[in-house]
Parts: sequence; C-alpha cells; structure tokens
Amino acid sequence: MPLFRSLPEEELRRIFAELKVTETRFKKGEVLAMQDEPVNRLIILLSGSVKGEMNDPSGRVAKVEDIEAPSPLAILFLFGQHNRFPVQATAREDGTAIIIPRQSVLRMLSMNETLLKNYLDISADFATRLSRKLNLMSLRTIRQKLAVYLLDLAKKQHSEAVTLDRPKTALAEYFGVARPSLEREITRMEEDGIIAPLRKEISILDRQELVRLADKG
Amino acid sequence: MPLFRSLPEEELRRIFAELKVTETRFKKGEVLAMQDEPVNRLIILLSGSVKGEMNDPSGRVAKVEDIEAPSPLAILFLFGQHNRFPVQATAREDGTAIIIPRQSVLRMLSMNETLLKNYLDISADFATRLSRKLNLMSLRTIRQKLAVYLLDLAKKQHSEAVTLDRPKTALAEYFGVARPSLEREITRMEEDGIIAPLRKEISILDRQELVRLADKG
DNA sequence: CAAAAACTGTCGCAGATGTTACACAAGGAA
DNA sequence: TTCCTTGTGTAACATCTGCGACAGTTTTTG
Repeated sequence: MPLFRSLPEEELRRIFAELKVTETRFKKGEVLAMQDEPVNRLIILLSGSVKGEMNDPSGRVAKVEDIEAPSPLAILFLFGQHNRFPVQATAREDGTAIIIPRQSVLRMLSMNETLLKNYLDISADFATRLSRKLNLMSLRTIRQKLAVYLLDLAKKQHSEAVTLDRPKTALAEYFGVARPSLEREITRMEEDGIIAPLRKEISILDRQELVRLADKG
Repeated sequence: MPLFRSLPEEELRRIFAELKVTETRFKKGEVLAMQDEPVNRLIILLSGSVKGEMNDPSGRVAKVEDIEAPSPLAILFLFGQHNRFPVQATAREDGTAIIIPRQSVLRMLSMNETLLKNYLDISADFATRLSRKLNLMSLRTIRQKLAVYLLDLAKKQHSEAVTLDRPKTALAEYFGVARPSLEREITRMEEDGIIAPLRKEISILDRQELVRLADKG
C-alpha cells in the first residue's frame, strides 16, 4: 500500500486510533461514488477493482478509467473548491475499501511527515498521468499521437519491438478517436515503412521519423 | 496570497525562520524554469506574471498557459516520480518570486495544518482545471466544445448573455483547434439560431439545444 | 496622436477523421 | 467442444477540420 509505505506498523496503529476510519466491503456492480457527488472522504481500495464511467444523460456510457487496488479514488479532488467526483465509480468485482473523512485525512497527514510525503507523491503521480494524457489529446493528428505513444512504450519496455498495453479498441478510446481511424493510421505508417505491426506487437522500423512526428507533427 | 491565507503573521514568521526560503527578482523575458527540468523547488510568484510555453525543437512555440501573481508554479508536479516542468516558464514582465526547496515545503506543510489545507486546496484547484480541460479536449467536435464552454461561462456569469473571458484566438488555442474553424462553427451556430454572437459578447438563444449538444454531441 | 501589433471575420480547398458495415480471429464460458 | 463475446482488419463515403490568405477592426505601445 503506497500511502502507508515506510511507516512502522505501530506508528500506523497510533495514527489510526485517533481517526475516523471505516472499512467496508463492496460487491461487484455496487456504486462506490456517484458522478458529481461531493468528494468529502478519501476512498482507498484495498482489494478488488473499480471502473470509472461518465454517464451521458442520454443513457450511454462515455469515457472509462480503471483503477486497481491498492489505490485511492479521486485523491486529486478531495480538497479544493469544486471537489466533485469526475466519474461514477462502480465495482468491477467484489472487494474492500477503507473510507477516511476529509477532516481526518488532513489530521492524519499533519501527524506524520512520511505519510504526508507519500500522499503528495501519489497525488503528483496522478497529476502527471492527467497531464500526459492532456498532452496526448492536444496533438492534432492520430499519427502524431501514435508516434508519441509508441516512443513512450518503447522507453518503458526498453525495446524497439513494443507490445501494446491495451487492446486497440481501448487505445482508440484513450486517444479519443474512432477505432477504424486508428487502424487506418497504423496501416498507413506500415505502408510508409515506419512500423511493422502484427496485432498487439508493433516493431519500430524508423525511430527517427517517429521522433520527428512526435516533435513537430 | 492564498497559500498563507488565515495564517497569523507571527506564525508565518516562525515557520519561515526554520526554512530555506529565497526571494528573487526577475526581469521580463527571464526564464524561471526550463521545460523538462526537474521540479525540486516550489516557485511562488509574488508579483508579475509568467507564461508557460512548450517548445518544439523545430523552434516554434506550441501551447501556452499564463500565470498571474500570486500563484505557485507547477505545484502539482513538485512531488512524485516524474516531477518535471511540463512547460518552460518565461517572465512576461518584471516581478518577484520566492523559492522554497522541496524538502522545506514538506517540513513547512507538516508544521501547520491550516497551511497544509491551503496547499491541498490550491493543488486540487489546479487539478480540477486540468481535468476540466481534459474533458473539453475529449469532446469530438468544435460545436460540442463550444456548447460546453458557453454553458460553463453562462453559469459563472449568471447570465444568458456571456462575455468570452479570452480572445477568440486564445479560445481556439485552448480548444486545440484552428482559429478559422472556430469562427466558422460560431457562424454556423448563429445560422442555426442557437446563439447570437457579436465580438466577445455571445447571447444564448436556444439553451436547450446547447445542453443537448453538450450532453450527447 | 500615429504606428505597430493583435484580434475578428470570411473563403476555398486539401486532407484528416467519423460512420457504418462486413468478415474473420481470438479467447472465455458453459 | 461449441457458443458467445470481444478484438482485429478493411472499405466507401460523408463530414469536419486545418491551412493559407486577405481585409478590416480594435487595442497597445511608443
């Protein structure tokens, strides 16, 4: 559990003794937090997983985000003026979570500097992901997004032959583009000799060109 | 100064006495932080203003963000694993700032709960803005973005006749679209009887339709 | 005040993307 | 295994958007 990393168990126990902390079980399909509901408590997944959905009033579901235990929900929005859940959080499977009211979180963080550091680190990591995605979404063309994404994957996987970390369907959704459009662009980059795609495996043939695309479009 | 709001001056003085805090002046055009430079200190603008730019290696400038005093820079990225400035920060005019090393920020926050709360509130507000922009960028069409943006403005300004809070040039950039495309869409929505635009003043004629667009596209 | 810079409004065309539809492959569940 | 769900690959066509250019207006600056 990243939030409590490096904390001696007795210290943790001492802190918890002073706080209002609830542990709860939830079942698959249960709604842990409604969209636009005020975030007045920190929900930390201990086990299980949760999906975040934005519901159109038209009934359909829009964007999706998955969160695996152990991880906090909406930690970036616990404080501030407009602190509301950006998505509806629904359990994907049975699991457990602990719930800490905002005021208790505040007290908890001021009780232990390591804990505070952990909290800030976790928040910053979420913010970084948010920022990265925003950068990706700001790119004009699908080709450009692909270039950035592939280079990023190659870096993470330390290889010029990358394996997509999600199905292309999900990747298209992540990019905010239509799936066939993404496929088409992959095909075109293959025709241009930049990559060699095979299902989820994509080899980078012309790294220089990818870098050029990522930088300049 | 939001970060130190509700803090008695003597308390503030007591805290500062224990920390490494530097005050600095900067001149117009000076670079306060390079893009991708590690964020190992908190920079708080006391006066003046700063622009954030992403530089393409091709020389041109990409996205822009403006920050006015009093406000911290890159507060969301001070902690965490990949803590680097997302943009280059350049002074738009002469001004002053205080600089606090990361470690001192940590100590400072654990010394006073009000200060901690302020810090978390400010962070959350930035995260909220980031999240809102991401949502906007995720919308497929310019028409949809406009709908969401106008409804948001109308809410903030408590009126159906809104005044754009930035030039259309800047709005197009914020949307990540070409300016003429934005103008065209405004014209079309006028032709459709949804809005009545005049320079920066835009009256909402058919709110229902706007809401429908914002929800479903 | 005058000049420069930034902003607004509009065209036409080329290119990028969305949409819908279909066929097939892969993987999981009964 | 067989069914069923999800993912992959491709095509044609309509639509949306980007781009460059230009003229006119407003705002800023010296």
